[in-house]
Amino acid sequence: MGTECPSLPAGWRKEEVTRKSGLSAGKTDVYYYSPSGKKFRSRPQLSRYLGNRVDLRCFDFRSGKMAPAGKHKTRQRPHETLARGGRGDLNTSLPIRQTASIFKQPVTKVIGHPGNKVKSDLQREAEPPRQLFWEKRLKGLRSLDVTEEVLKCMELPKGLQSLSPHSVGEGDEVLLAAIAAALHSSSSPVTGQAASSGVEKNPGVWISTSQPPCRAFTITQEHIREQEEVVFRTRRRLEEALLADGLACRDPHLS
DNA sequence: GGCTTCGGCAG
DNA sequence: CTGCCGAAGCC
Repeated sequence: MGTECPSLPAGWRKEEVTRKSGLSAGKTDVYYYSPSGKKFRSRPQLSRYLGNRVDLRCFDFRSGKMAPAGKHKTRQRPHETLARGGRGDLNTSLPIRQTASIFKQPVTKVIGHPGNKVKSDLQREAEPPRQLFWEKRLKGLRSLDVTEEVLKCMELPKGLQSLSPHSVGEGDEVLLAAIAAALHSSSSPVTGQAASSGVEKNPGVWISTSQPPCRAFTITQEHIREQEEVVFRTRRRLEEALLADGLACRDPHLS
């Protein structure tokens, strides 16, 4: 059934079926199958399922290929689609705008209001503006292993207090993702929201979008020691796994 | 019930 | 015309 589709993640297959009878005889229908076998028969359906994980903006459903980089408008930058700070071999880019994809949503552009100050030269701003609590969009993202099993989530140190409007528990999940995103996408220190900013009283008004939505925190020697321990244990587990597969020699970092 | 296949509508 | 999706028809 179907052939491997190179424009999609490994394991995705594409199938073309030609109609044999009826008024529409001769028409071909295109289907895709996920690695786990789920069938997809339209681009919106595929897009809903892949969500932010794959950028389908240039994907042509019928041919199964990424559309040739358009002449003028729909060009994507040749490089630096990844967020800053990411390593080249890891996809650490943040989720794409939902509205930029096939989701048609109107946008109102306000040119100017009398009395408002206009930010100078938006083109040269280091970072584009961010939506308040944009990190909520990271909710529910999970890492999967090759069998699509959900991997155990990391845990945040105790004492980090989320300031985003969430039920307890859910806020921690978003905060972890927000901090991970901040570490990957920004080269400036991650400090949380400044204590004096007023964010405690009214996060919706005072929160800074350039810092994850949590109270300011201090990192103690004990935190550092605990984290070193986590890294050490993880390295050891990786080493054991690689040795079991005969893929590595002993790591000199591990005594 | 699930899956395949075609009709038909909206853009 | 094409993409999408409801639903008839088949197993």
